[in-house]
Amino acid sequence: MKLATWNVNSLKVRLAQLIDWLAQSQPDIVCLQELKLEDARFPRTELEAAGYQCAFSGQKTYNGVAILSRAPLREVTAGIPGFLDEQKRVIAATAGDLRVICVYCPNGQAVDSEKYAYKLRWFSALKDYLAVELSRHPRLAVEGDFNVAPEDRDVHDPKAWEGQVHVSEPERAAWRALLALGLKDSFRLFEQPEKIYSWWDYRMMGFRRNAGLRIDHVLVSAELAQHCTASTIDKAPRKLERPSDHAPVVAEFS
DNA sequence: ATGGCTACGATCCGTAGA
Repeated sequence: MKLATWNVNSLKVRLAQLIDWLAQSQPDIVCLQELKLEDARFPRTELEAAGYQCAFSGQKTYNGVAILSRAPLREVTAGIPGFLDEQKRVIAATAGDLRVICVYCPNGQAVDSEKYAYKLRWFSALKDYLAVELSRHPRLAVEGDFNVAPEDRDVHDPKAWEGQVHVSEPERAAWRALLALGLKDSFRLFEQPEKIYSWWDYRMMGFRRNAGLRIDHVLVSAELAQHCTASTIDKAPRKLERPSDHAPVVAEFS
C-alpha cells in the first residue's frame, strides 16, 4: 500500500501533472492541499477516470483539501469538529480499515501576526482532534502540508531561518505535541540522505539551489508505523514546467 | 536590501503563500 500527500498549489493548474503523477506512481491514497477552487469546480470526473474516488472540501482562491482513493471512501468529515473555521483545511475519510486525515496547516505569515496566533490555536485544536481519532482508529495516517520544519536538519539554512515562521519554537512544540500523541514522522523512521526538502521558494532559483524546507509530512500511528517500509520525497514533479512549489511525499506499507 | 515567483481575482495592482 502506498500513501502520498501533495500540496498542488491550484488543482486547476496542476490537474494534468497530477493525473500523470498518479499513473506513474500508482498511489492507493493521495492527500491534496491548496486546491484553490470551489467544490462545484472540483475535477471529479477526470480523477474518477484516473481510477480514484474523491472526498474534498474546497473554497474559492484559498486553501482546499481532498483525499483520493482507489478503494471506496466512507465516514467523510470536513474540518476539525468543534473548531469553527471558515478556512477549508481538513478532510478525513476511511478506506478499508485505514483512517486518513488530510491537513493544510496555516502558514502563519510572521511570528508577530494574528495569522501566527491563529496557526498556534489551530494546531492546538488539531492535537485534541487527533487524540480522539487515534483512540478510535488504530490504523491512522495524518498527511499534509504542516507548514512546520520539525528540526534544523529540515531547513536548508537554519541560521537564516532562526526564529522565523515555520521553524519557531512554539511551532516546533506544536509539532512535538502531535508526536507525543503517539504519531510517528514516517520520513524519520528511516535513514535518509541529508538536505531532503519538500518545498522550495519559486523565487531566487530556490529549487536549483536546493534552498528548501521539509514541511510536508506523513504522520502514522504506531500500528501503521510497524508496517511502514519506506518514506520518500519525489522531486520529479518539481522539475516540470510550471510546477507546484511543493513536492509529493510518499510512504509505503507492507 | 524584506525584494526575488506564482496563483488568483480583481484589473493593469493587491493578497497570500512560505
